[in-house]
Amino acid sequence: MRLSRYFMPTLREAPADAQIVSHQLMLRAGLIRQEAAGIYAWLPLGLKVLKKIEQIVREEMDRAGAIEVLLPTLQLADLWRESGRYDDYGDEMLRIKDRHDRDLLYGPTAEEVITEIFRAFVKSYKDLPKNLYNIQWKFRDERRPRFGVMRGREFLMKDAYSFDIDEAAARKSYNRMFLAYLNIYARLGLKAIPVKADPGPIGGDLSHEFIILADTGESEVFAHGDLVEMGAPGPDIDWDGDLEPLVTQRSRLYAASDEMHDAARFEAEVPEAKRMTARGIEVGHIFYFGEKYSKPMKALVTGPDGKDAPIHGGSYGVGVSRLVGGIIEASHDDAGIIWPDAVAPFGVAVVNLRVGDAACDEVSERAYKALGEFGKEPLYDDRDDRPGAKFASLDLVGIPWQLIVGPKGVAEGVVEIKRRATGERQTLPLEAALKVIAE
RNA sequence: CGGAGUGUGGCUCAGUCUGGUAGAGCACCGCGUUCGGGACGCGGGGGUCGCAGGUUCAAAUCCUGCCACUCCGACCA
Repeated sequence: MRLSRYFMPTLREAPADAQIVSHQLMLRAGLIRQEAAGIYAWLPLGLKVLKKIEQIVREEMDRAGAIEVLLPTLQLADLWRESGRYDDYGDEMLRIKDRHDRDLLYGPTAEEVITEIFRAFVKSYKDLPKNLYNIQWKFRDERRPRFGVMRGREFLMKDAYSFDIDEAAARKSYNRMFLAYLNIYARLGLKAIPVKADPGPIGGDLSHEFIILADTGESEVFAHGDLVEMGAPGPDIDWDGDLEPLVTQRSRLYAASDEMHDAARFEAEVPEAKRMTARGIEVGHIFYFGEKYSKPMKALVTGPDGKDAPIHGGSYGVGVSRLVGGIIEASHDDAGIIWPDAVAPFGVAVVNLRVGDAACDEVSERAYKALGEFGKEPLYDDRDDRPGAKFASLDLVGIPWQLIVGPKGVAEGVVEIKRRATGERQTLPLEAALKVIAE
């Protein structure tokens, strides 16, 4: 992409409305534009990042055996009356009437819809287990939206729903999601901690929140240090095998967010040297809810004994749009965003310091073309602007590499490459520089 | 929803107390000089001062109502 033809409206100063660093940087780097409280337009750069995160989430869901569907944003109120949640949900649910005066709502989540679909088609235990997921915009009319996309009213969420014959089978589905989530965050370049969450009225221990570490995060986490070092299990585990050891290896270690924290237990269970206190952001939540929806909505399957029974369900959410802010909170410096390679909107910026100079233009064009062929998604800064302005805006938007073409270097047959994350620079002949960036 | 605050060119803000010709910096347009970390000079364009009433000879400024947005609290991917 040629920057002169692109749409990347950066701001030198942060709008006064933005309080936290990710929100400020998202506005300054031209990722989003606020249209109303908690409602944002996604501009080209922001959309690219959002799509990349979405794709990583999708790939890891697929790998773990989940199947993608696309559910509507608008849902029928009658479905929610069946589950009993229509009246419970309160003012957070955006209620709408259509021209026939029918009650609709903009979905804040999709347990009812997915249960309705499931019960329409699945009748036998032989068709279980199933896990269906959906990456779709949700709306929750928060009393107080804030922090940019971290707590918007409209947000993109991946929500998966598992269906199993009994609790033991549901636990296996839960384990798959537990591990898939760790893989997602690892691929996004994040350190994530699964913490036990309030299981709610269902009880049991099958509810975890996933918190990514960021110094500016809003919640405090207390955890066993090994939990972070252990990291994600990786993609090559046997997804159909027994995942329980991998899960318990992690879930038995102490981890709690501030509201669930028990200082006495923390000190008793975790040796002093391993006690970790950090700040973080909740970016995922998984839980098992048994027959909560299948019973009232009559999502029944016939078991091996010939009797019908409600399926055991679980649901698994990832805040996709929130992750954009979360990644920035975890990865930025004074100059701007530092995108992990996996989600960067462009892989490399070709910085032509002297647009109009025949030699600089020629080398820049060559680099741009080659990097495109390597699949590095180059952004060619061909703006007729001063070097300082180019560096500042490219640092701000966080492109992982800069390949800098200046008149002095070109005269000597070299270019410079700079790594955004470390500031590390190398001066090399073009071919060698391309090789480094192409890895 | 309770409490606090803010609305003035695209952005950051001054001007409001004490009513009297709407301002600055950045951004934008033109010309020129510049050109390795957000340049400089000269010239220029752009604002129903959130909206609606009211007071007044005169309202960004005072009064009333409304709206929007932000922050603090209780809830949440």
